[in-house]
Amino acid sequence: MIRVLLADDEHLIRGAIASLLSLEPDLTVVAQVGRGDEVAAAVAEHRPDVVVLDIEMPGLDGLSVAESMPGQAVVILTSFGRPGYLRRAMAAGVRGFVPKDAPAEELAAAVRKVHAGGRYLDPELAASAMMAGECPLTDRERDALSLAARGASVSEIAVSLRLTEGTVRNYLSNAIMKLGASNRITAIRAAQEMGWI
Amino acid sequence: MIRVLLADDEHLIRGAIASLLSLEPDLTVVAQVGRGDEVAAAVAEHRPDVVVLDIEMPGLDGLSVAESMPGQAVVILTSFGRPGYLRRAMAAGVRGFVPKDAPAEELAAAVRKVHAGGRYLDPELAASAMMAGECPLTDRERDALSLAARGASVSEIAVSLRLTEGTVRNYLSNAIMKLGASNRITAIRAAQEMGWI
DNA sequence: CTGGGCTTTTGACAAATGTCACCCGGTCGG
DNA sequence: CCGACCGGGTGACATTTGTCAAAAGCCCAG
Repeated sequence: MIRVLLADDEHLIRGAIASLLSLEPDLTVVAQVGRGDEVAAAVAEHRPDVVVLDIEMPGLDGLSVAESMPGQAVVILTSFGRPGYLRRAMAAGVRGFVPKDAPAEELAAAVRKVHAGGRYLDPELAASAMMAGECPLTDRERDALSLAARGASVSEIAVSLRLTEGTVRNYLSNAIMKLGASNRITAIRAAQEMGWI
Repeated sequence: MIRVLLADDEHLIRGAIASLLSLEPDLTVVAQVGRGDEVAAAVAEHRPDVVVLDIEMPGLDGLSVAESMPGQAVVILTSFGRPGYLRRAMAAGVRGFVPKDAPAEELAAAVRKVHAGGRYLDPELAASAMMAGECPLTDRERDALSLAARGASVSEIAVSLRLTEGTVRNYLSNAIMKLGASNRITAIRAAQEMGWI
């Protein structure tokens, strides 16, 4: 019997996925949590074989949680298959990655594969991640753009990053150019689409 | 036995919710679809007692689907409880509205209530919708802002709406002011948060 | 019909954003 | 060592965006 811990912020979805996994005779859901920052304690208490993590969660996002527990068998389950997410998950040693629009059997299959020490990647997603490639932005450009995405103005970004306004404008301009965007808003959308910020 | 039709674009979630509803002895899921524009045909074919609709779907969004079938018992199920969504759903004659982060039993309860001719509103959400009130933007302001949200520049918006650039700037400025934002980006975020664009 | 209150429209002006050419300091190959 | 290259940082300048005061049209109550 494979013992599973389930973390997802949407209560109803969490219950629904638990019900789905419970249909499998060899899987049992031993605990459920709704916040990223509660996962560590729950893992310590219940010692699950596999942890299924949503990425979008309050407290701490699923990728950060995965990074904080190397060695733990983890399957990432996420709404949208952003190529950058997959890349980050791989870097954190995650061996299973399933988008929420995958067929229902894929999740159970992924849990079994990961429990057995193997890898499971959604084929669709793996392909698009290959296409997408690396994030073309430098660290500072990404810093500036992600603050802009939260609605900050140039002067606020400058204060946050301890830079002059001119520098910030320059980073944003570079980001806009590299992303093939025409202004800040389209640049933000493009970067979010790819999971880069 | 209450016959339910389920529409949600995320395959895995759809299966999970179906599994959850099937646990209830008096409910049965007679069909599932993954696109808004396939709902009408499926309803005609299967004649379900209640239709459970996600809002975010390709093809046609859940609210538009609900508007197109007055009289049909509908429960709206959505990821995020935007007050504007609830308002639009009520206007379309929807009698059940459940956010995805509600407790798992709420969905089955909502389906039963709606099937019996009653209403079911998530209490949390009803409260925040009361707080939020009507969208303060005029039609043209909303037009301009939603184009801006898709990344259009002032001049592009002006062409789309057949206006001069000055007028468009004025609309965006009014929207920014009414929403208590400090620039276009925060205004877009605020309006999306409330489900107004 | 008359006037008040609303949206829509406008252009002039001020402020923020985007672009450019450039400097500085590592570091990598020859 | 030297130069090419890359990322970080900067200010001056052009363009876009945001604000303001005002005018025209529309609808409704009086």
